Amino acid sequence: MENGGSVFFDMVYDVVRLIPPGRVTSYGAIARYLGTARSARMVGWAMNASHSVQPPVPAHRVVNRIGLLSGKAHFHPPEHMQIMLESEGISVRNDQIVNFDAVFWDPQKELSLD
DNA sequence: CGATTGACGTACG
DNA sequence: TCGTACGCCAATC
Repeated sequence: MENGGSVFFDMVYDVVRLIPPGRVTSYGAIARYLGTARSARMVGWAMNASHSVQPPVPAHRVVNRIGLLSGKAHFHPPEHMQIMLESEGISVRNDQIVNFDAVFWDPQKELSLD
């Protein structure tokens, strides 16, 4: 099985792997960075297939625009996502990232500016 | 082959 | 400020 089934998926995985520990980003931010701002759903779909991709993708660092762990239900077990985030120093409360604005990592900003 | 769903986001009222 | 509608594109029913 080729992991490069689609170039778009591969680009998403590449950006997600660039997310530093203790930081998170949103599906829309990645989609916009790739030039497909209106295809945020495809980013989420790519994450759904990321479990079979190598090297592994830190999908737990990707949340929706409000910092909610919308994809936690897709992990095994679901609470694993929150555990990983807390392990990196990110506080999570009620499935929502605390101080999300401070830990948010925007690829368009971080990778474009020095 | 047509309709529905989905780890989202923006627009509109 | 909050709730609803729509667009995106691929996979599934």
